[in-house]
This record gives sequence, C-alpha cells and structure tokens, in this order.
Amino acid sequence: MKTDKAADSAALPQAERALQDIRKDILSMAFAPGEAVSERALQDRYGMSRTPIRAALAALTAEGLVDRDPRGGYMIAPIDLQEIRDLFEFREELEDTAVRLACRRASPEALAALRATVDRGRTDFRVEDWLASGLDVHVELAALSGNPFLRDAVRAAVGRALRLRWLLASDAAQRETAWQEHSEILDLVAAGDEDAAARKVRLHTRAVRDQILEAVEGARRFLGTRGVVDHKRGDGDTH
Amino acid sequence: MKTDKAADSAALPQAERALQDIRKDILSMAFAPGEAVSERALQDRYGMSRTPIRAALAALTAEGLVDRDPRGGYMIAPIDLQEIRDLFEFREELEDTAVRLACRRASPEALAALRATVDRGRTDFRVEDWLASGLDVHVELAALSGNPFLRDAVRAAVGRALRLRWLLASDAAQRETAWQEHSEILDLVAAGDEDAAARKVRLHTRAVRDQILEAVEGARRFLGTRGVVDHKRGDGDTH
DNA sequence: TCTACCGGCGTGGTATACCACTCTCGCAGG
DNA sequence: CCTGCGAGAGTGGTATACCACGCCGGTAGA
Repeated sequence: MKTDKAADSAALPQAERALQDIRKDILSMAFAPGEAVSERALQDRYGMSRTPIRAALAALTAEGLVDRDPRGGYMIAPIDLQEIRDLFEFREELEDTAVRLACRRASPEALAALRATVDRGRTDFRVEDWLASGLDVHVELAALSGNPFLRDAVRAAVGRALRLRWLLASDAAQRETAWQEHSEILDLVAAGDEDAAARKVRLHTRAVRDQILEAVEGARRFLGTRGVVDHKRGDGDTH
Repeated sequence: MKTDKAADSAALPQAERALQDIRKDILSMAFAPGEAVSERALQDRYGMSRTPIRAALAALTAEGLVDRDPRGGYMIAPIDLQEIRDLFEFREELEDTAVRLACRRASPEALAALRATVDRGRTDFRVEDWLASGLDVHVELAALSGNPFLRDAVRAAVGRALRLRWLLASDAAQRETAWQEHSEILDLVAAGDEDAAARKVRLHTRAVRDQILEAVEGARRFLGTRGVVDHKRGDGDTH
C-alpha cells in the first residue's frame, strides 16, 4: 500500500493540486475579491513552478473566479452585483428545468439517496467537506434530471457564487431553513408535482439571492471599492 | 497602423492562434472524430512549441471537442449519440428560456439588427465566415435575453455540436427552411408572443436534432466504430 | 514454439531560461 | 519647480530540456 487516494494530495499532479488549492483559497476568501495576483507570486506561495500555476489560473479564469488584467496580470474576480443578479436568474431557470425533469425521471432509489445526503448535511455540517466534495444539494438535484449538461451547468453556476456563502451565516437557524426548503423540494419531486416543485425551487433561489445581495451590501465597506463592483449592462462582447 | 486585428492571425498570441486553428480543424472535420492526437504531433503540424499547444488542448478539452485518453494522449472527441441527445435537450431548455426573456426585453433596434444578420446569412452564406465569427443565430438570439450566462451557455452548446453540420447539407433547400424558421421565431419575438416563440424554438431545435441524428446514422459506416459511439447511461462496454 | 523479460520510444508533466512589453520611479535638464 | 526621458523591475508568453511512466516489440532462454 503506497498511496491513499482520498487524503493524499501529494499524489495528485501538481497542476491539479494548484487548481484545488488556489480555488480553495479563493472560495474561502483567503484571497480578497479584486486582489491582484501573479504567476510568480503564486509559484512562490504554493511551492511549484509556473507551469502548473499557469494551467490552474487558466482553469480558474474559465470558471469565473479569476479575471485577467488587460494590462498584464490576473486578479481575483471582484464581487459583481450585476453578475450575481444574472447568475441567479440563470440558476433559477436551470434549476426549474432540472427539477421538472427530475420529477419525471428520478428513480425512488436516487431520491432516497439524495434525501439521506441532505439529512446528513443537516447535522454533520462541516465546511471543508461541503466545500471539497462537489456534493452541493443543488448539483445533486440537477443530476437527477439525468442530463449531464444540465448538471454541469448548475455545478458551474453554484461554484461561481460559492465564496459568497462566507458572507452569509454559519447561522444555524438559516441552515435549518435551507434544509427545510431543500427537504420540501425533495418531497415535491418525490410526489411528482412538477409545477409545485419548480415554484418552490424558484422561491428558494430568489431567497438565497436576496440574502447574498444583502450580505454583499453589508460587507461592501469591508470589501472595498476594488472588491465589489456593479457592472451594469453594456459590457460589449464584440464578435 | 501596422497590424490589422481581424484578418491578421499572426499578431495574435500563439496560444490563441493554436486554439483557433485546431478548433477550426476539428470543426471542419480535418481531424476525424476519435482520432488520436499528441502535443508533439500538433507542435509539428502548427509550427509552434508545446506550450501554446498544451494550452489550446486544455481549452478544447473543456469545450468538449477533445477527450483525454486515460492511458496518455488526447483524442478528437468521438461523435456520441447519447451526448447529442442530451445536448439538444439542454439546448431546447436554454433556448426556450432565452427566447422568453428576449420577448420581454429585446429592444426593437436589437431585434432589427439580428433580423438583418439573419437575412444577410440567407444569401451571403459563406462557410468560413459563419464558422469564424461566433455569429450563430441562436447565440445572438440568446444574447437578446440580456443574460450573459444564458448567452454563453448557448454558445458553448452550439459550438459543441458545430462540426456535425458538415454531415448535413450545404443543401440550399434546407438552409432556406432554416432561414424561414429563424425568421418566424424572430417575428414571434418581435410580437412578444412568448409561448408561441418558445414553442417554435422547441420545434426547430428538435427538427435540427433529428436531422443530425439521422445524418450521423447515415455516416456511421464512414466514420467508423471509433468515430461514433453511443454512451448509454451507465457506460456498458461490451467485451 | 512459446514465454518472459527488458530496452527503447512515445506520452504527458514539470521546471526553467529567455523574450517582449509596460509601467514606474528617479534623475537630469530646462 | 516642472517636465521628460531612461533605466530597472515586474508582467505574461514562449521555447525547451529533462523527468517518470507505460506500451510494444524484439530477443534470449526454457
């Protein structure tokens, strides 16, 4: 027995380790939104050469967690209020679709498994597990739609806003509320009531969005003008 | 003064040039689906070092046009019938949403501009332009939703299936039919009739999907067993 | 003849040196 | 004091050498 695979991060390729570590540091707000970073600084920080750092930064840029500075350099993506609004609108539509498909297709076994996962998260909540494993409830629910593209789109959308949860509560009451809403959605999916399930999903999504927008507003002073922006419509993508 | 930006591909960074060139060669079927490729072979073919080739392959892998070979190496993504079904299901939902939002939000000017683009494509159809510029009608229509995430998701989905159009007709009649359907959808969006527009979009999407699935079936012999697969849910590989 | 070994080659992964560019800051000249 | 220029440092972009690993084929031995 030479290597474990779960806990041994040294066995992973450097590039993968860089990606996971940097992503973790972004999502945990170890890097401030809007903060400038450079390949060489990260090379130094994570103890590897520029090559895997570069690959990781490319991936993180694609994920939307890192932005490129036009004049050279990277920056940790600022918190963009308009982006949050657009993102949650997108998620609302994705998850509406996903939950409707799940109502038609999810097997009782898969539903039971997800319910077990949700219930486990109610008590065993540990931040690192919840962050590391992509086992977000919304992603798993989207997976029940049976459509990999839908699941991946939800995963990408969830991941993009994940760091904002650090602004929200570790508040037990709010987590209990979230569990309850997730649970109700699962009940409706199990019952096969598409419209009700979809409506519940939309309400839940909007509630989370409003909490996040409010939290960002509250933390705006703390995050500074570089950390929070509000790019109104008019960003020209000229193609 | 010295450099054009549109036509002058030499001025672009090598990595960008590699990405565009390789993507073009995949979408134009210069690479056969299922064909094995390696970084060094591409380095030789495109006359640059491995570094930009590597970056391009990473991006193309993320786009779904290139798959990694578990035992080392890359391969041009095979045509996967199940993937096509999933992809079009996903697109149908995305475009339904997009067109509904466009009905509520698209300005008359933007609609007129898109109509002009669509009409121009009716006659001036040139393959290279239509491929190079991301000006696919569906992407532009999605852009009218005002949501960048929705637009990008449609773009990614369209791009992923783009090479399959080489299996379809340059058939003028089919293009005329497509133009007509696009035109009708635009009319309904302009009229603000959400439900009718969405219904039309779904019909159009399904029609295109069926054409493609049929064309793939027809070309299956030609593409070989490596080029066309059908990964059913649960990956049952027969030995 | 069949088998087992082993050496070479091709693969991606990584580190690193060098390049062009830009931005900044200090110094010299007006 | 103000202005402008030039050197230096820091940036990403690229090429390349080296590494470990896995496959495949030839060869020697049973």
